[in-house]
Amino acid sequence: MTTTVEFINKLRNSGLRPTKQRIKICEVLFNKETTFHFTINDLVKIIETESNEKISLATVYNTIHAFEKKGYLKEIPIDSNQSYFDTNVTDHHHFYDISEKKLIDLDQVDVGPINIQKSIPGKKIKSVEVLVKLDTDNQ
Amino acid sequence: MTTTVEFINKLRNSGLRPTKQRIKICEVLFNKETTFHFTINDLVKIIETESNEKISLATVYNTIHAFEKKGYLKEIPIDSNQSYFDTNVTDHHHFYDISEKKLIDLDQVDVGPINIQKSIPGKKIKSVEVLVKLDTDNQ
DNA sequence: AAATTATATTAAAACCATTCTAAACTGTTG
DNA sequence: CAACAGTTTAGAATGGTTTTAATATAATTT
Repeated sequence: MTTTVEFINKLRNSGLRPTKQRIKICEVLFNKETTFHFTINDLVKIIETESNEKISLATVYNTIHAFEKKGYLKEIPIDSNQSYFDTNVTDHHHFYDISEKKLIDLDQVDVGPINIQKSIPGKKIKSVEVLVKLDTDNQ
Repeated sequence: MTTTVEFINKLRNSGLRPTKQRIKICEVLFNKETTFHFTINDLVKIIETESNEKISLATVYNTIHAFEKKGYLKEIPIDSNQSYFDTNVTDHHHFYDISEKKLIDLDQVDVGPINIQKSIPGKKIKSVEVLVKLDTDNQ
């Protein structure tokens, strides 16, 4: 359980003004028992369900991008028409269930260490992400 | 160098009628020295440059999806607003240069074996893809 | 605590990759 | 070559995301 004051400090400490909308989004995203994956559409629905106030789409996008830039969220690379985000910002990987369009966390332990044996001059590695696509097992 | 006849056979063998448009796209995609990565937009430009004929966007999309389904192309999972495809359909991975929005192949050898130690009931692994994001190295 | 300034929110429009539509066309089969 | 099924096409529609520019709110200064 995180208090509103803590969210306000979190926002202020990262140079984001603690507005009503941002605090609400913090509560929806970071005041849960477990981390989770979501699309913007999912998030808007959760906000609508959990509160009476409406937050405009533009604000939701702005806030999510600000949070991502600050490292409070991670965008997950998927060849999908919409963006998926993760409130789990620790190093880990993902299963992607193709038929259900759902993500499942994959701990680093379940993948093992990955050591990239190639480098590109002038570039440094920012992240290493494994996506394991899952199909229904009909056999 | 692959001949038109070979493309016609390839198409016919996979149940796709060898139309003028599909053969043209085959030539653009599969008649190169090396494999490469592209977006639909890239592909349309290549077609325009390499030939006089125009292929409608809908046909390009249809054909690319048909080729992907047949395993002649792979879509690369990226958190981007557009789809990236690869004419290299062997098992391999990718660097993604964030600033240049370009993909670079990463051989399996450069990544090492990945053994997923977790399974989801009723689901089977369809693919394991590693995306290594690259940043400019300013230090 | 009012005035000022900087930043954030909003609804609506714009954007742009992708998909759909339905009419015209082409490859295939008998 | 006739008939059918599959394909192409331009243009419209869709849907996620971004932009716009007016309004509102938070922070800072007086």
